[in-house]
Amino acid sequence: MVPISELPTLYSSMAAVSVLPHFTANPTVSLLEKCKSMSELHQIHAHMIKTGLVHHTFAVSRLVAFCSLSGVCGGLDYAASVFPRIQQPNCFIFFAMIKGFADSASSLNSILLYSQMLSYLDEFDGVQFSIPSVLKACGRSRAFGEAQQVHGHVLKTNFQYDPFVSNSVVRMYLDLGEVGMARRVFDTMPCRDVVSWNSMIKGYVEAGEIDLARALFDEMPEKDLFSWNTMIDGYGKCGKCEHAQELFQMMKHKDVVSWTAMISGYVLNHRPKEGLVLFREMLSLGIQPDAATIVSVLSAIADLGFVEEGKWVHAYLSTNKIRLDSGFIGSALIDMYAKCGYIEDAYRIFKSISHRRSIGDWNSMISGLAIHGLGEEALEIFNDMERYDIKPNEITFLGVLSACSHGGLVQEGQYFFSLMQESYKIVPGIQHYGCMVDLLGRAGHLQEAINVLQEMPMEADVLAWKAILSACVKHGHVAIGEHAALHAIELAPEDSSCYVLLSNVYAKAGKWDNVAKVRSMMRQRGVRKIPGCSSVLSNGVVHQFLVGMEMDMMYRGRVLLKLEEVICRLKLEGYEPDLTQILLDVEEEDKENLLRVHSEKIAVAFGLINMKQGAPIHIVKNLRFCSDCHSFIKLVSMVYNRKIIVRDQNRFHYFQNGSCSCKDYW
DNA sequence: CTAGGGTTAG
Repeated sequence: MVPISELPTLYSSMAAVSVLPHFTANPTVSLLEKCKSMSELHQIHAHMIKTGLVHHTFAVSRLVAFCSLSGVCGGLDYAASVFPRIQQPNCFIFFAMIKGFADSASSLNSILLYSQMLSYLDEFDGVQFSIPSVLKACGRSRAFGEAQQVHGHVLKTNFQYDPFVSNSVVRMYLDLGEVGMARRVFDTMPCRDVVSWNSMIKGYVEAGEIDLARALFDEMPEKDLFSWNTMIDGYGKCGKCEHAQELFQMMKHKDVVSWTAMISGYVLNHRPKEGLVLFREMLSLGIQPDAATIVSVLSAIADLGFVEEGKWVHAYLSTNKIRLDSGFIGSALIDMYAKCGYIEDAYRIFKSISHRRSIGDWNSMISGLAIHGLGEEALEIFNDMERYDIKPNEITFLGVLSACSHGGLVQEGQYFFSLMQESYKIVPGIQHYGCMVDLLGRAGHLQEAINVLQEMPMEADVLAWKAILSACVKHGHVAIGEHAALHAIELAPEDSSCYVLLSNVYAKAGKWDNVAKVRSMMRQRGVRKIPGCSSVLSNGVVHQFLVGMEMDMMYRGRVLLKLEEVICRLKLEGYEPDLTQILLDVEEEDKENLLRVHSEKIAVAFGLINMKQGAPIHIVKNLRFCSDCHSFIKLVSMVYNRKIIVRDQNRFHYFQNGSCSCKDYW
């Protein structure tokens, strides 16, 4: 291979062949298309230098494009070293470099190169291909000033009539967090199309403005006549009628992407039910969901634990020939079954895609086992990964650490935490430290947990402090608990669970005065406890039980009657209600009676009435279990001889014969 | 050759 340093000499001696005809270039260029690694590329490059093909603009543009855009390791650096030696770079070569940099860690280079290109090229034709990348670079590197300059340039050159360019301007302002600016561009852009609408919807979703997103979604037109007219006008003025034609084709109503953006918007904003409602509406209108839609839908189902819906979607996949190894379908399906409590089905899916598993499939499986408390099994899957030489990523380790945490595998957790850094060179993020704090705290190694928290290279977040706080509840440390609560409340004054945990710490230590203080503090600040809510699936229908909910009197009467019966029977078996838990409730006094009855107890009573003997009762709860309900359900599982499976905020609990799969370790 | 939607995370 010819060293790069010799290139300039070769250039001058080969100058005569710089006008090679196109057909000569083809064999080598087609070799470039098939090129898979840098070493193959070096050979092709050497060949091009030997034959003088490097002076062929088209050929060298393919070379640069391959290096900068294929994502091959070291490719961009190589492209950057070749680029300055190209005597007459055209707009395609500039484009390849600009896009390559925009997607890299050094996206500012993209902006620099763009300005160089403008002064280098004689005309603007072809420049527009690079603008989307520059705009992306501005957004990514949070370069607001540069962003406005490029935007200004777009307006001056009339590239705003190019839909790719204008849509990228919208996207850029959204990336910069400037939703208002994005909306202004959106409202005034002459070539607004379905992509513009979809970007804007996603922008609102990311800003947490889900209702504004929905408003826009509902407004989406058949065809945007205003845009159409302005666009004809614009393109007419520059005589580009064929562009106008092309655009007309693109101007359709809501497409599958719009629906997916909206559905995923609900899921991301923790409103999975509305996501599912929209999905059903989409189906009823005869619009075909694709893999991306299904992934979001599965995520909504997983959140809700609606396994029946999940099974339906699973069946839909096979009838519509959507492959389990396409995109994130496999991991979403595994995750859905796991989060619905069907870990065996999750494993079956995982097994069935053994030939082409993506990293996400492995990660979903490991995290799935983790929330079922199957720590050993999760670690076995991780071993398989290593055996098959599959490189775990940072999310894999979150799953592994969480598996250790839920399984009480302290030493293993510490081992994997260092393995991750030493063998896999993964720099632990705040969530990894959070896992370690949780792992150590839960196991009662409170001082070590605090050490991790204090020595981590970033500021501790609410979750880390809450992990300490829950450890203090579990192991009864008032002083540390107060300290942790102080930090947690400072970081998230609106988060009721911080106050509730603190109140828990006091209650456990019998400090009722302080419990009352926490309660009044919450009242003063207007922080309301999230009401407990449990759902049970029976005969394909989801029944929700909310503390203080309005239930049909008859219905409620029947369920509450059953609950009374259960409590009586359990008391004969030695059940004593844990009164410390009741004092946690900080709702208004007049609801006190309802509050005595936690939603999971009602759900159990309902299940005992409605589910056939022998059928397990599946319950999904929105909050963490309280210890009274936990011991209550353990007893029910024995006295009534029932399998009861409860998913709380963190994990699954399998109750059978008086004990729980979490071994009281949660 | 350029723009829009997607999973796994204490």
